[in-house]
Amino acid sequence: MHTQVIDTLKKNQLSITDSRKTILQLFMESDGALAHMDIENNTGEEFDRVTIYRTLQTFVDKGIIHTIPSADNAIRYALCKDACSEGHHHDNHIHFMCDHCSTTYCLDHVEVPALQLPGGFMASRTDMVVSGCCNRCSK
Amino acid sequence: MHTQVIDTLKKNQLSITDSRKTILQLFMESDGALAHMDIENNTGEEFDRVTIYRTLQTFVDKGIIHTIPSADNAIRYALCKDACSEGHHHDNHIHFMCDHCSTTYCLDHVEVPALQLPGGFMASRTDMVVSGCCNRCSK
DNA sequence: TACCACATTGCAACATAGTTGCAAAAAATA
DNA sequence: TATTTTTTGCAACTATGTTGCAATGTGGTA
Ligand SMILES: [Zn+2]
Ligand SMILES: [Zn+2]
Ligand SMILES: [Zn+2]
Ligand SMILES: [Zn+2]
Repeated sequence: MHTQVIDTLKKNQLSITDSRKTILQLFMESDGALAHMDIENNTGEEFDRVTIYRTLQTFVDKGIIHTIPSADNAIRYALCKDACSEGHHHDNHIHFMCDHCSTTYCLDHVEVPALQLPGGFMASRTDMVVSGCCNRCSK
Repeated sequence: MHTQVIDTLKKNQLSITDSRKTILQLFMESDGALAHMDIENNTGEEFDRVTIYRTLQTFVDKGIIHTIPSADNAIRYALCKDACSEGHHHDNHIHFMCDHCSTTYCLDHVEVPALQLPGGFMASRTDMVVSGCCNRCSK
């Protein structure tokens, strides 16, 4: 259980620290995306806010987690399941945010459709976020 | 020039105030989307921060402007060109944020593609935000 | 035009989200 | 274990957004 966490950290040439182990473990145990506040709530007083921000940024930089934009002013993060690496994310799936339970899902099997942009516009990244009612809340 | 601003406010049963006139005029003169800070910079000391927030919220509620989510923690707003009304937005176009000049465009002619969601997921809104290099910066 | 009812604004205070510099502590390395 | 390097915690700061309330402005009526 811990081995996968440590393997991932080592593979990305990150030193093994308590905060990185704990936060990465949290992501691996969670099925939805996590906001900074979710992590702060789940780890209690264990780590400083700043440490959590820096750990998340490190993970994003290394291609371990990716960000999910939102209109509610709280960036969410989720594990990269695709072959992301330092500086190169390839998370080409859509995200779903539930209006009721606020859970944010990576819909790994729903790809972001290709677009034909007007002349002169060059895409480097495409975010597609769907909101509505999730499969647990619609039951 | 002013008439269109006042017409829009009247059509939406909003009282005509300085802040509403000035801010709506700003949107009509601007080709890109505006963040709260852009408006504050453009109006100087004329209005309180809170008034700007409340004016933007009112315009969103009335279907005059729509929001554009982002990962940089600053919601942007743009005029609704489609037939939006109170409580019912139909802004079905994609948005483009330039990594260089930070301009955010409504690409009105590029529709958000329809999606097949997994069972149980029901969409109420879809946001598609593309980032990269815009037509002015790529020249 | 003057009055009144109601809506809007400004202010103060608060809440949440995120950043920076630096010294102390912990990991990696030798 | 000793040394080097990285990471952490703290304090202070910036940006973003909200709420309650008294003062002001707007729209309608006489
Ligand atoms: Zn749900
Ligand atoms: Zn994802
Ligand atoms: Zn738009
Ligand atoms: Zn540009």
